[in-house]
Amino acid sequence: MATTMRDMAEEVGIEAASLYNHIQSKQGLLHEICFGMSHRYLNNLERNLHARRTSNLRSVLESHLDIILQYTDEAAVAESEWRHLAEPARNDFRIKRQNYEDRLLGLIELAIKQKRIRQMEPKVVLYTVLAAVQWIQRWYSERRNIDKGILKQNILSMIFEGLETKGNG
Amino acid sequence: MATTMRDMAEEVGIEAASLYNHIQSKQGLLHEICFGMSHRYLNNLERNLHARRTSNLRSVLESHLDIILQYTDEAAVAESEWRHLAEPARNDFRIKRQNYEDRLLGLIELAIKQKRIRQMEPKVVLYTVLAAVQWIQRWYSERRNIDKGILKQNILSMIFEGLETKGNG
DNA sequence: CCTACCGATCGGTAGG
DNA sequence: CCTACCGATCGGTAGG
Repeated sequence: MATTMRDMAEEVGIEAASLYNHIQSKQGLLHEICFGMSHRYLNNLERNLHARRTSNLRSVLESHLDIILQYTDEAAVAESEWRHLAEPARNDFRIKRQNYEDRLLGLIELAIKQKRIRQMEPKVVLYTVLAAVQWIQRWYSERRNIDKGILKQNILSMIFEGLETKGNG
Repeated sequence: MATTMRDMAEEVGIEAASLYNHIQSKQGLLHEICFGMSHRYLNNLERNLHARRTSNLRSVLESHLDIILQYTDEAAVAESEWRHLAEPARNDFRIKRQNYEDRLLGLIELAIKQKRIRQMEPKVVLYTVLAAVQWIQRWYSERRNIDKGILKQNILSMIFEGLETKGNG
């Protein structure tokens, strides 16, 4: 895993061995972070599906962005390190993640059928949309100088309305 | 680094020590992959800037996608592992990457000024656009069943025209 | 919270 | 291409 116990110890100014007074194990900490994040994403989806009858991809993605902006570091760790979870946790996590993606895919397919979004390969839409919201957790920690409101608004606008000006002629 | 010499040896069916008959060192291999990729991206940009006078963000991104689709595995390694380059290579790489991003940012800022793309925070546009083309190198190796042409077309269309249907009323 | 230390695993070398 | 092995570093424990 990218960050060693000695890295973490140095960051808080103690010896590596002393970290074990605060956490059970490195695996335990990773487990907490990963499942904490997948719980937040799935809860958000659940809440959205119950709040409105025509479930709205845009509002799910907006809440997804809120979660990432609130838990940026944890989101980054979960995304880059979940593969190092020990079995069976790793498989549990994969299933939860797959479930989230499958349900987003369902929303996309429905929106295409209802012609609310254009005719495209649903999986390409899914991964592009996820990438568009998830770059924050990889890069934003180094560039926190962009206002969160503008960030959210611009990303959602790019996803749904695209880059190009419309009434150009 | 994520992949050990013993992993790589197993993949090709020899002992770890025997790999050193084919490569100089693990660092040397990483160096080759990372700088090979940044060379391709920068060359592509150079070619595009000279080919047309109004430099076209769309054509640069299309060629960027072509490179990723042709060198998917190398692109994935460079993106996820360049931080493990030893200095001064790591800093050299960072400078090349920064240069590429800065020049893309320049294209975006120009297009906004010329009202060819909508008024948005240029850096948010840059990172969203890069994320939209780069998810392939993280995920496509597991999902190669999507046609490359459709993939390219859909991603570029999402970036520039967005998801939503336009003439809906 | 520390020092001292463990077995496992890493990238890499020697010698054939 | 192999066996045998190296020093360094990892996550973690013992004992205080």
